[in-house]
Amino acid sequence: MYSKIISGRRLPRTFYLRPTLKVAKDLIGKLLMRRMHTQILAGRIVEVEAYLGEKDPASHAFRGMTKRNEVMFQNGGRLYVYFTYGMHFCCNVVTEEEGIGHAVLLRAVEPLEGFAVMARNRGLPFATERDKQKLCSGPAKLCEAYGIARAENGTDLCGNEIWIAEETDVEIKPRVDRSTRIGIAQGREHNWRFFLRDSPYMSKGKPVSYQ
DNA sequence: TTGGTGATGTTT
DNA sequence: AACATCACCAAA
Repeated sequence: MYSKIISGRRLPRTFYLRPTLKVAKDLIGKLLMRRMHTQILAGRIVEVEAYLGEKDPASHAFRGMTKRNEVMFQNGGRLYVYFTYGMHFCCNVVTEEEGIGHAVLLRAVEPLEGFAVMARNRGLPFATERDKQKLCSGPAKLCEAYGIARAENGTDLCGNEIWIAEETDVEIKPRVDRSTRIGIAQGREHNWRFFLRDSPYMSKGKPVSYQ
């Protein structure tokens, strides 16, 4: 069981202004936080994927800046939200300096606080302990649970609405594994997916291989 | 448990 | 035409 009280320190801007693959790996185990009215939503990030802009044919920024992906080119520490498959939103953490179109897709979160609100956002009238594993186990599912949509595109993660924190009272370093990315047709040779080893809160997509 | 498919709008 | 997805159903 977890503590109901989440104590964490908000990550500073400098966390995001580093090489994207390092940021991606270091995001595993961090806390995705959102304030909704008086409620706090919190979840542990257990699965991410790095997208490396012009070096990466799978990245939205591969062909340069457009209206849709302009947030990816801002300086690190913002949220890039996009709409896909006609019905889903996915969110990314923008990394590196202004002008570099890199980002890290948040793929799965382990709910820690605000479980009832997340369940309601997912369209469940109520949710059991069992449902918890599937509540945020996918990029579109976690956006729905956190209420992240078009309006949240560009949100500064150094602000008070949505942010990422580091747990202060945990000393165990998360065991991070990596694999190829899920749901892409190009760039499949790179092991740019990072995840918390043995977490039951991950997405169900299948990677091509493990490293 | 696995695999196939439809839903649905935006981008190329 | 493809898409950084998901829920549902059928088959085994």
